[in-house]
Amino acid sequence: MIKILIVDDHKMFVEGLESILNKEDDIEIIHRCHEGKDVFNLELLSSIDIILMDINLPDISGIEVTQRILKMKENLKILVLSMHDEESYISEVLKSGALGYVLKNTGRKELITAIRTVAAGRTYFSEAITNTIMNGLMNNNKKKKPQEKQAPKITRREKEVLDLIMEENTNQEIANQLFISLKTVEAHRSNLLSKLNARNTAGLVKKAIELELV
Amino acid sequence: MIKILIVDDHKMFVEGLESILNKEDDIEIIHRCHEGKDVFNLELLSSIDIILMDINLPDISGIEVTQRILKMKENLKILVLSMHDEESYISEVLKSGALGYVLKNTGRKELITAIRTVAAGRTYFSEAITNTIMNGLMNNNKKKKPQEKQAPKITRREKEVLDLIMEENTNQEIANQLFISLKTVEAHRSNLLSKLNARNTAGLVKKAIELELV
DNA sequence: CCCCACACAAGGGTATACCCTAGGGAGGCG
DNA sequence: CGCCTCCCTAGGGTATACCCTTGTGTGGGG
Repeated sequence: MIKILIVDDHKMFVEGLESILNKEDDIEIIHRCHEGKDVFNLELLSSIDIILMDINLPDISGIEVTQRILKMKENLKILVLSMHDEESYISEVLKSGALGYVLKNTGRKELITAIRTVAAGRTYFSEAITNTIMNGLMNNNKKKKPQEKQAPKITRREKEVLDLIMEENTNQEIANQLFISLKTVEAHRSNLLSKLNARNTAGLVKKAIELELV
Repeated sequence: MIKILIVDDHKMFVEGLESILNKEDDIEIIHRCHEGKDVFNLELLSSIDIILMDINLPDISGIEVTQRILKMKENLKILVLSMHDEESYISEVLKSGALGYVLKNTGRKELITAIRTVAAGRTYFSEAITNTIMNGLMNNNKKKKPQEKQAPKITRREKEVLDLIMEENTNQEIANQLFISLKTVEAHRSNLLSKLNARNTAGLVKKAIELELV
């Protein structure tokens, strides 16, 4: 028997869920919560297998509730129900430790499949959700390339000096390693500052990391 | 009519594909290549809708071929066929610009669905593939949290100084903004250096970014 | 062929960062 | 209360980074 807690502030939605799930022999709804904070007050937690969790709760976000609950009871399974098919939402849910994410407009049959899958300890995501994530990944990776063009042109010698600066060497140490004068190193460093629009070493290192010049 | 180029070095596999796809009225195989470099020699590219691309080619990797081809002809659709259900592979394919990724052990029906989907300009990924990616994301995000514990304890004042250092302020400017002596700022800065095991500003900024203290 | 642009090299001078040392005040503990 | 610890504060002195300027060699274009 799969024992369920429903967390959602829309009573009508909760009642609809109940009537759907009550028809299944292997599923039992133990309790309902309408606010995030109610979840933590329950000793019921120990008698529950799965939480069906809404994200938009009146007090705390369902994502935060998920994170905090999993710290208390690690083996609890959480299936997120959400209206939002947006990458940022889904990404946060994945981080939170929930085992599944299904949209509220999915059908009865898929919901029950999702519940049984998550109850077995495996993950379940609606097809729309996986598409969103995959597309997000593809776009992210496409956007990263043009970034590199922003980087100003740096000469061979300046690159060598920059690398040694990043390794926390002083100008004198760099001079010794490159067999040039301290003053020359300072000149290269100065050129790097102006090319990267930095005022000092702090800005230099920050920009170098941002522009992936290291 | 969907016009196809197959790129794969296993002849038997290619012939199998042909016999499967020839049964479909709307699919036509125009050409086959057994090495990555052959693809670039073809003027045929202009008469093709989709490439079915193997990853493990004898000369160049299918991922690199994909990237280079898309620079030549952006609207070409590429569907990757692979034996590997590993996150690193899939992630690289997503970056390369391919529209789909299916495992070679998927059935005839699904393959044809994938081809038609990609031909229409949409993306298609096998269920096993999406599961791998989703699980990978969840694990990555779980692993990131313990990282933060490595960060040494920094006091309130030190954090303020650090932030202002990251904004390229000098010690004197920081002193003015915090209404304390130049010498005090230098002391905080010095403590930051030893707490983060840095020798100078360069190391300080680098460690601060690594440890996400900003 | 000469000139211009630019990478590389280096000096003088000043501003800034870094090291060592040290006192006052707040919070935890026997 | 007295003790310890830790944070914030600050000074003197030295090392280092930064600014401005100059000179030399090399490669591309009129």
